Amino acid sequence: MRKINQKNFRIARRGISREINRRIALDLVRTHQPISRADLARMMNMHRASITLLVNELLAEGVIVEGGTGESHRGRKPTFLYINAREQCVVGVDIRYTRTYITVTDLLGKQLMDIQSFPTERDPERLVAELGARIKSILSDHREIDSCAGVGVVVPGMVDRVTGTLLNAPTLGWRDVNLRDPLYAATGFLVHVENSGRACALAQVWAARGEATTFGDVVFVSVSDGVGVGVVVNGELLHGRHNIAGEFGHVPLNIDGPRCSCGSRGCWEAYISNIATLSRYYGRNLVEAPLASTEAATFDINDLIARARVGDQKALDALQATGQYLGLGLASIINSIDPARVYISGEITSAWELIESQVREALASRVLVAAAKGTELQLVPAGEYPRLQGAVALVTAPAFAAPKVA
Amino acid sequence: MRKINQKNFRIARRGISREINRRIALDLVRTHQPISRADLARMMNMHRASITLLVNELLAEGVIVEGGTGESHRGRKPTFLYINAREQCVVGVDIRYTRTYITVTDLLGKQLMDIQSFPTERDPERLVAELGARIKSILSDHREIDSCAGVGVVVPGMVDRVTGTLLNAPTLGWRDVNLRDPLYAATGFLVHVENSGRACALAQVWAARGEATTFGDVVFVSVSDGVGVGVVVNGELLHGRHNIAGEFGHVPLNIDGPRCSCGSRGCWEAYISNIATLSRYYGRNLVEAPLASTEAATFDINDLIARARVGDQKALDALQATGQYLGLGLASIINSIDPARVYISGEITSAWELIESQVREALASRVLVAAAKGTELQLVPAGEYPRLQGAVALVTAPAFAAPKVA
DNA sequence: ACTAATATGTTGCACATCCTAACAAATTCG
DNA sequence: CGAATTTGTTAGGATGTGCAACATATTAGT
Repeated sequence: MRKINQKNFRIARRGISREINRRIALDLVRTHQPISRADLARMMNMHRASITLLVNELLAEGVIVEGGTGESHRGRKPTFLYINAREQCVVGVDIRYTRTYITVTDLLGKQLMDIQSFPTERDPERLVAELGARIKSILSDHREIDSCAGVGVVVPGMVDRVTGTLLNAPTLGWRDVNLRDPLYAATGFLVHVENSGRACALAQVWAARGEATTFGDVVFVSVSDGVGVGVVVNGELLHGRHNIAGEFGHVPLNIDGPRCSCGSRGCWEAYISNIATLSRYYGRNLVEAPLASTEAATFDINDLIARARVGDQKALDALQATGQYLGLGLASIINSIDPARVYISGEITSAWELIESQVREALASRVLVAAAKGTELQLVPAGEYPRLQGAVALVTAPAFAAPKVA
Repeated sequence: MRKINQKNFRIARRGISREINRRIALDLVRTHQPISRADLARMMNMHRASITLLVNELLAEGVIVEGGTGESHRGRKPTFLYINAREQCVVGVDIRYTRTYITVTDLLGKQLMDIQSFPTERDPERLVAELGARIKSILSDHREIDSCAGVGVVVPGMVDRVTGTLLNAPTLGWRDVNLRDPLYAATGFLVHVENSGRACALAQVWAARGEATTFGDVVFVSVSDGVGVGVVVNGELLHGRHNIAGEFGHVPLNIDGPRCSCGSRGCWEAYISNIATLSRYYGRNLVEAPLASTEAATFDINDLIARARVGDQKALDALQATGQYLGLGLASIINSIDPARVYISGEITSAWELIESQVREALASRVLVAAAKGTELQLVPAGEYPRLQGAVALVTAPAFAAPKVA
């Protein structure tokens, strides 16, 4: 039961039925392709006649294409339909502290070439300039690509997605940097900017895997230098009034706990970020007293995990403590959002077998009802490039989204 | 941008346009009545012709009625339209630890008679029997009431709203009590059951005040023996996979903090509930070591507030500490949900002027961005009976909600 | 090889709704 | 008393779904 937003509603015009059914059909084709008109009609509980008209319109527009014919035991063979994903590409950009990554995919998110990366320029203007130049150069190197549907950019910070501005990225040290306009000026493509945690959540919801039909509220937790979280409720990303919705990284485990990079004390992030785990290993808070840069460059969270694996008890203890705090924070997410599934990414997921029991136990200890203890935790390995997937989803998803109505 | 739920979508049939526009029109009449067809047409950006047809249909169904004529400086005077709220009543029930309250309103939530209350029977079956009998008796005493649109019941606990079952209410000590079926059997009316915190949030969102058009995500926080929270996102109540969404009362301020009634440690509730405030005054945790019932009956939170007002420094300290912790928890709500507004109800709101600065200061200390420090906090006085309003909204709101589409 | 059965995809007409423009009704102002 | 103005209605066109009949393509059985 949804309240109608009286300041921003949309009347049902003549074409609204078509628009609704068109989106449903498109999303079904996307996730079930190859699929025939008859199958679509069955899934949508409509007559084949209506589907024919709808599909022929989509074919005429070039949004979908007909492929070969399928098999059937009796009767006429179905002709398959596919999303026309080849004619346009999508550029995904992931700006991180050390490096910036670029990928190019088709409209379904299928990677079209190797992922490029380069060191992140500290000056935002120079970075944007370099980014624009690289995108143009990549696309002109690949003449087979006709046109580009848009550029999705994810950043580790707060974003005003309406203006495409990065409001504040503590790790990068950037404030109020408009990314959209200069990138649009440089490339001529539509630019979408989003926080990386949120974009990751978006990508998981829109993934066209077999399980794509699994629905429900989901949360994405990314654990690295900071903790990024994206929340999807009713199939929609949560942004909030001030663009800080989903900042569970700064919900406290203990208001008197260790100093966090945000300036506060005892945030979840201060317990589970890679820096927090390293701090535990070193026995001092690296947020307050950072390592010398030479030392930091030679020993990171992956090294710590490697040591834990070869019997360094101190390293293992540090990791397992992180696992425990991870579970406690997840319990807060479950008690407040109660999602059907939580995705977890970050370096420590590679050490999951070392920390899983700690995570589960801590989670179970604070979750309100027994049933919620079993909330599905799904790891997202770094090799899937969840942030780049998110960047791409920013561009591809809108075409398949439910139309805004009422 | 909303993902279509492929397991539960709704195709646009012929009548969908009408249904959408009908709901919009009804909700506009509800919040703007009296209103003319011409005004409706302007608000909805539709032609008067279409509105006439739509309105005449609603008139024929008896959902709305025509009233007198309005004023205009020039031209034909408009004829006013109203929601036909008089022909059916709604029963709202609030089951609390000590007493159970019953109200009867019209379809717009206008109270039709005095609120009744009676001590809450400890045995759920007996309570439901008494409740059913009382509702029948009230309605038969008021012969002027034709029919009843339904009964809304709010309870301090977890609810499965699909089956109308109270899953677990710690304060009442009830588990797996089906309220809907026996109440339906006793009264013959439709019965809706919901958690009281959530229902309160619902009521605020659907309130037909002048500010009804203010939209955005809102959170309702009810502070009494426990802490109940309701979250509305995109105009829709958050329930979650296991019916525990919004349980911010059990998100910790300190995982090593005082024992909470839920069995865990350091929950927000363990810092700000009335029992927590009293515990602070008594200098011991009343959750672990309750007061003798005679003592508890003679000194409650209102007495503590009264003492604080007349200069009892210990009482004032206890209250202001609660204010501080209230603010810290609100910061977590803002950092995770980032609502446009937070409603606060409960006894301590009557001492707001004593604690406001503590609340605001603590909130500001942990909120991630400066702008969010100003998140609107709106007090809901007990005299507005927010829980009964919520119970009533369970019945009245669905008729005005956006139709499910796609 | 022919027919029956069956599944896919198409055509045409009925029905519902919005869209537009013209019209009727009611009121004010000069 | 007529022009201007606003409200509310009527009628026909445009665009969509709903349904039934039909054309098309394929398999199984005789």
